[in-house]
Amino acid sequence: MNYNEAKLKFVSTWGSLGTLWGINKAMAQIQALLFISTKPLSMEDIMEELKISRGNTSMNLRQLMDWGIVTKNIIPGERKEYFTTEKDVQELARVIAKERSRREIQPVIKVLKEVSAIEDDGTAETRELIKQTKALHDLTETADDMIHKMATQKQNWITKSVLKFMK
Amino acid sequence: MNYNEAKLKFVSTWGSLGTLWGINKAMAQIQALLFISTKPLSMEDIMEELKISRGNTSMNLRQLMDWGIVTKNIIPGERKEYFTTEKDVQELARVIAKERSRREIQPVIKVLKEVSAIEDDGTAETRELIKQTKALHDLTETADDMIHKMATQKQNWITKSVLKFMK
DNA sequence: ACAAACTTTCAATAATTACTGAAAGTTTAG
DNA sequence: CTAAACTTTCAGTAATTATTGAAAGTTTGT
Repeated sequence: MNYNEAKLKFVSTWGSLGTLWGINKAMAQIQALLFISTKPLSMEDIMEELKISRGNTSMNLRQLMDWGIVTKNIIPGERKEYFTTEKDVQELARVIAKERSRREIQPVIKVLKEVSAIEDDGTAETRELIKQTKALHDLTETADDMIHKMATQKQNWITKSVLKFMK
Repeated sequence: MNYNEAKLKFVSTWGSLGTLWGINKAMAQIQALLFISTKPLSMEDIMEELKISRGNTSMNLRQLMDWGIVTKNIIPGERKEYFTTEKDVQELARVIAKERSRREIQPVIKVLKEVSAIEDDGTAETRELIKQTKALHDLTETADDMIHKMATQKQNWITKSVLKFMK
C-alpha cells in the first residue's frame, strides 16, 4: 500500500465512522483530510481531494467549526481562507465527547427526569414506568458525568492507569 | 403529565436517541416499549402501540434479538410469540457497548493498523499520515479496551468510585 | 393431511438526509 | 466606488434509509 492508497483508505474509513460520533460522511472526511495534512487546506483543495461541491464543503466546514475542531486560518497576503483541524487526538476526543453530551445526552436526561417524576397512581404500569426511567436517568446522568470529567481533565484520561484501575 | 403522556414521551425520546447507540428509530422504540412494560408483549401489541406495520415490527424485533437485548418468550398454550427485553440498565449498557465495539470499532482499528503500517518513504506527507493514524489507532484501541473491560465486568462499572477516581 | 394462526420476506414506496450548483452575499485591493 | 476573488445560502435533486403490505413460509391442533 502506497501513500495515496493509504490516504484514501483512511479518509473513507474515517468518513464511514462518522455515524459513531454523530456527524455525516462528508464532515468526517473533511476532518480526516485535514488531520493528516501537513499544511492548512483551502476550500478548493478539499473540494478537489474529496470530489465534493463547493456548497457541501462550505456547509460542512462550518459545522466542523461549530463543533470546535476545525479552525479558519487567514494567511497574510492571501485572499483564500485556509483550514486546519485539532491535531492532538486526546484533545479531539475531549471536544467530541463534550459536544455530543451537550447536543444529545443532556436533552434526554431532561426528558427522563420529567417522565420519571410523574405522580405514582399506584398501578403496576405507572410504577414500572417510574422505576425504569429513573434507572435510565441515573445511568445516563452518571455516564454523562464521566464524560464531563474526562472532557475537562487536563491530563490524559485514556491511560493505562484507568485500565489498570478497572481490573 | 399522566401515564399515557409520559409513556409516549419516553418512547419517542428514546427512539430519537437511537442514533446515539447506532440503531434505528423503530428498533429503539420497540425496546423502549418493552422496557417499561409490566408483561411480555406480542407483535400485535407492539404494532398497535407504535402504529407500525407487521413487517417492520418483525424485522426490528429480529434485530433486537440479534443484538441480544430482546428475548422471545413462548407462553405454553398460546400460539403467539411474546417478547421481553433486558430490564437491568447496567446489563443493557454492557451488551450495547460490546456490540457496538464488535460491529464498528474493531473494523476501524484494523484499517488504522494497516494504514499506519505503510512504508515510510521519508516525505513529510507520509510521515504525518503514519504519525496521525498511529495516534488514532492507539486512542481507539485503548478506548475499545476500556469498553471491553466495562462490558465483561460483573459488578457495576458506572459507580461513584469510578467518578471519584477520575477527580 | 389440512387449515387456521401466526411469522417472515421482500419488492415497491415513502420519508429522510445529503449534495449540487448557481445566484446572492461579502471582503479586499486599487 | 468598483471589480475581482472569494464564501455562503438555499431550492431543487439525488442518494440513502426506513416502512409498508401482501404473498410466501412455518407451526400447531385436529
